[in-house]
Amino acid sequence: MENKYKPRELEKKWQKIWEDSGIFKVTEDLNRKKYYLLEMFPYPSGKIHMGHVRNYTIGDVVARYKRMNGYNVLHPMGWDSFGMPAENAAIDHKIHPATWTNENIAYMRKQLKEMGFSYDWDRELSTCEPEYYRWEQLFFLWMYEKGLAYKKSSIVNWCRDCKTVLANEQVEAGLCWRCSKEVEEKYLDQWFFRITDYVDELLEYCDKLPGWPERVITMQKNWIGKSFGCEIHFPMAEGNDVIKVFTTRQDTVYGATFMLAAAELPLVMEMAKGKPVEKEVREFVDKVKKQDKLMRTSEYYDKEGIFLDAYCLNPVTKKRMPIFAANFVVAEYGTGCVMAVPTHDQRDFEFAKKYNLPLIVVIQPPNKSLNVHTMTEAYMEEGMLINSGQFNGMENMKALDAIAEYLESMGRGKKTIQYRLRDWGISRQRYWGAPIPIIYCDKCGTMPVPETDLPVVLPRDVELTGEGGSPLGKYKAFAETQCPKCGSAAKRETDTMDTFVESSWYFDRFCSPQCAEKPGLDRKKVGYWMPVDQYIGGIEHAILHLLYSRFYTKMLRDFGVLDFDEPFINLLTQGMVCKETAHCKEHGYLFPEEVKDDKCKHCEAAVTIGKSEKMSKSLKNVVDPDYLIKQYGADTARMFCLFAAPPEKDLEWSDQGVEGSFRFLNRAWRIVMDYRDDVEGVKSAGGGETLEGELKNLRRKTHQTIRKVTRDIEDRFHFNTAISAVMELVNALYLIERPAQEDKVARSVIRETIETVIILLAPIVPHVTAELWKALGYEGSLADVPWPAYDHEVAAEEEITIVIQVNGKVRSRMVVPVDEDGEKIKALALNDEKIVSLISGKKVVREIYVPRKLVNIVVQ
RNA sequence: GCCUGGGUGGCGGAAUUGGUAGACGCAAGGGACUUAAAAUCCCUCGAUACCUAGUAUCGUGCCGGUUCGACUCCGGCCCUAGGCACCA
Repeated sequence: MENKYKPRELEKKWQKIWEDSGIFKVTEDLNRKKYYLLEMFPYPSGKIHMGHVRNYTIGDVVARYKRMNGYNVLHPMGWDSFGMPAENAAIDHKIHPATWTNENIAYMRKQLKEMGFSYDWDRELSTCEPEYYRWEQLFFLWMYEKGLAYKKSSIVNWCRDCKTVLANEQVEAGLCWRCSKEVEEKYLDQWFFRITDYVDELLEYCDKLPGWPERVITMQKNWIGKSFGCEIHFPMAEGNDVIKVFTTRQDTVYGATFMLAAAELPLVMEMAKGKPVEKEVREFVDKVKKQDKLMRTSEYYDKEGIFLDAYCLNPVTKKRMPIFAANFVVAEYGTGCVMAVPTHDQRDFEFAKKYNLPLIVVIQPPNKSLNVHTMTEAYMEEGMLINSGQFNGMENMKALDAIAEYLESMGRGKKTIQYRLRDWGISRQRYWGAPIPIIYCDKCGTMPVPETDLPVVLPRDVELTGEGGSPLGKYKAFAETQCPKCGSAAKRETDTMDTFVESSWYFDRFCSPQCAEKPGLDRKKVGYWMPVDQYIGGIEHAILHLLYSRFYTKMLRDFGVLDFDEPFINLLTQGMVCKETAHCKEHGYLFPEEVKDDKCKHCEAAVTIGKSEKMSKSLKNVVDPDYLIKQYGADTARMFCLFAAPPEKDLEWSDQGVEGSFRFLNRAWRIVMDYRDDVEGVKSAGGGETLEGELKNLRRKTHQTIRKVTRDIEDRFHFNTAISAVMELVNALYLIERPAQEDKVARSVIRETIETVIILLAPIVPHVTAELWKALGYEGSLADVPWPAYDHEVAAEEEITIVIQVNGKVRSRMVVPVDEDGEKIKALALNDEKIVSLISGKKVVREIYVPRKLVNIVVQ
């Protein structure tokens, strides 16, 4: 073996050894504790990026660490391979989505292998294969049967550029999450999953996920948006119709002086019909619908409304309330109608002032009196009810129940609960997705495809033009079929499923990836591995993917396929990988290689270095993993990703930092190779030796390092501090005087330290450590060497530094034996040379001794 | 506006339960080795002051509080990132 660290060569060598020996393949073993470690699988977009490298490195360290701790570790990888980019590539480059996808998969698989991740590649799955999505289609049929999948016409978010329907979650501030085009509205027949059937359980279990980050739980709770309130019925002034509203503020019902309806509601035009205002109302409604398109992007626009020339009655005051259509009322929330209480709701207040509507104060603040003529804003705080009939004098918060019950007793309302969460629209007018197994027959209606006819295979030779409409719809061989019941000509559903459906159960499939028996999940195997012990992925999936996966888990449980409630016990959301940007006035954002000496390579203009932002192709602040691997090797890339920041925080990329990591690996390599001959044939120190001086210190440091690294990984995944600790140990090793050849004891201590360094780094940098392990003469696989235990006694300090404070300020230090008596330490502190001069002439009021830490002398 | 995080040297970050602020790394400076350079190894490295060795004062976004003692706990404010947002 040559004495130089050559990462490329040795990494290839070890990757081949791991692949050939198949050491990362796992099977169920009831005698061992299982550990399922999962990283969010990637969309095969072309190449892996640094975000993947970071995510998968974190996961790999934990997987390898758990393995060394004796766990039977499941660590799979696969591909979320349906989705729009493949279809866009097909249109742009005339390449079939399947070809494009599979080429990407092949390249990215190669890249992941080059990173040395310990995946069981036998379990690899790709969601665009019929072997995968056929089970998804089966689940769909079951859902259809149970009413959990249903079809309804609805306004959907439509992106003109992507020509597709977007889920609410895919709309970000009114823009398409992918292409940032403004989202429009469109009516379409859509398939929905009734996630709202599980809304209470999804919310309730948020508090039963202690292993999830608090902020993810908060985001999920907000997304579900449960609010307790009251439905109130307002009879029309004429006729027998009733307007129902939802409110959380039924305590203010006596102050409701007018009614607001969302302009889009059909109700609005019905009320205005045949009246002189009809034309005006129609114009207003049309205007609001147009406004709506721009709505979420612009600043809040003015609160506007139009009187519908209709009245309803306040059920408690019996007063006539004019009804308005308004632009700021949300049609999809509650009933789309709102009782307006201008005195206690700011929006209603502004509206009332604009249209000169009556105000009645019903909540009296504790320290002032409200006057409807002088109020400048709504009073939204708590107070005492007034002008509220029998409820006068009650605290408004306490009246909520009483008023709800009163309304109920009148038959004018009832307590209800509202959610923000809506059902999950899964229809996509796209080609590259899992077909929905439904057939439409003129005679028999909507017919599920019989289970025996599954899978409904996505046909290959479909023409993709990029023109609107569904590509499958135009492909007759697919779209035209026979009714499974009556045999007459029928049409297939040509929409495909949202790709979030595939990612909602892939973690189950990894447990039995080849299972060809219905339902595609081997109960025994899934029962052994699931739930996932540790899930790792980006925060951007905090709502969508995680909520859908939780829903799917509960639903499959109720189908009898699974027997657990939640899929992911522990969740780690890693931060983004960021880097500063470089910008040239002339040429826009620049790649790092386009900048030389702070100048643009194209035009010599000075380059503006922008703040650090998430690496992205558009900002050109990316680092190519291929380049890193080629230049430094996978171990350096892994090491830097872990060392630069704790996993949950954003990682600030630094080329010099990468150099530093590379230097450390070289440094570790050199010291091991340097001592290689010295420690050959020597046994690692194992206690029993009598040591003193620097050898004793080294051995103590070694065991302290084991303790620190174990705790940092075990308790909190803080690999950065774990690496720091190993660096310190290596530094200590460098400072040791080289022992004489005949000093066997010294050599055994050094061997122990060297072995410790290698083992502790093994999960982090598996290639270089495997090579060094072999250099020490070991033949077995380092990945299966047991994680070391530290010796309490060896790790214990003999002497400790006690800080001496006067009035809380550090004034001196002293070194005492670790078990020194507290009284004696106090006495020593008072006699300390510096302390004596500081406290002379002053009165010692108090002495505080914190064992093993400090003495604080309080003087006056 | 509301809800979460976060704010510590020139930089990334340590400080695990209220007890030595700045571990480790990067950058910078110095030294050793070398014909020389690179690489490597060793040392210094928060600010200010001083007759610069040592010692003092200040210092964890800002203001106040609790405490013998606060990066850590409490109250108020500022900045910043993310999420939600006319949800009645």
